[in-house]
Amino acid sequence: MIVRFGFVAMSLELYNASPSKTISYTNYAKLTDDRSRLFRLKKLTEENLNNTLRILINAHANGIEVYRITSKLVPLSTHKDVIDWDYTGELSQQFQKIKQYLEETGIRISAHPDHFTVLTSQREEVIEASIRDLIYHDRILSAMGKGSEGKLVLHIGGVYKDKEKAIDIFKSNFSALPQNIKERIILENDDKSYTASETLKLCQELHIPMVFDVHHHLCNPDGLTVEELLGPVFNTWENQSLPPKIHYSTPKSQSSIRSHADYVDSEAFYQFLLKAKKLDKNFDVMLEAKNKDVALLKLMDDLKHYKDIKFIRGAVIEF
DNA sequence: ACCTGTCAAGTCTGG
DNA sequence: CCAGACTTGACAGGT
Repeated sequence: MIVRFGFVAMSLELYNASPSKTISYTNYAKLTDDRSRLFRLKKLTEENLNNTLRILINAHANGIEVYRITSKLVPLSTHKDVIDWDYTGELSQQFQKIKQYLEETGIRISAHPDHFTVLTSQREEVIEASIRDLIYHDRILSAMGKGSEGKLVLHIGGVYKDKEKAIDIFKSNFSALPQNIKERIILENDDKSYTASETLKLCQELHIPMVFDVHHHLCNPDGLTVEELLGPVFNTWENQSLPPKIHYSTPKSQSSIRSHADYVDSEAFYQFLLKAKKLDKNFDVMLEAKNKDVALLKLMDDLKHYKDIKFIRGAVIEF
């Protein structure tokens, strides 16, 4: 099986390469006129896109083929009281460059709207804001040349003391989404509320792929083993053009088990690989270590001690 | 140049 | 019913 590795949002190898430069709403509102506001938003977005390309180029140089773009590419993009500007049109050159580079290198990208996007909420304004956020992410992925293979990872959301009801609300909100957005959404088990088997059940019902987060499963177990879950999780990807995706990280410590450690424990990861090997299916691993690409490269280095792992490229292995 | 409190957004818990 | 935690990189204001 082939396993590819990726990292999230920013590179710690590169100097001054944040793709998430921003401005606070307070300071945005302090600017004197719309022209300077727009100028500022455009400037920041342009820098973020340039840095995204730098990160992609560096990832490619390291043999990394999987990457999660930041949700903060366009500052204040879905804020209600901020100018609605055509960022994909005005910065089409920058988007075009990224699109071309992704085509050239075959790097897989995805996005993970943060926890303010909640499809279980009963509050109308929360759903509206969530939809705005999904549309924003869809616009970005489309401008980067991605069709339905450019995925948006979501958690199921809140529980509000009644999981069944919350899941029903999720279903009805999900079914009302535009088709192109539905096709992008994939669901991930979280570390507190919705376990892997609960998430899997919903994914099976809605025919959407599931991302299995190994760390979250450790924090929020459901009695099922990784081996038991992995087969059915991978099956949710059956009709997809890209292989299943796994999230992996190591707990920071015994006492703060839910936080991400700086690096990934390679022995624990190897044990996970052994379990996945039984299915013998290709998949991608998104590492969520604090040290980002540096942690990814360190893991690759550590894995070289295991003689049964064959390295194809920097962060692509055969096992 | 460096340090620290604050930030658009939601939910949950505890007081 | 409200404040604070959660979590996290980056801004912004102060030193």
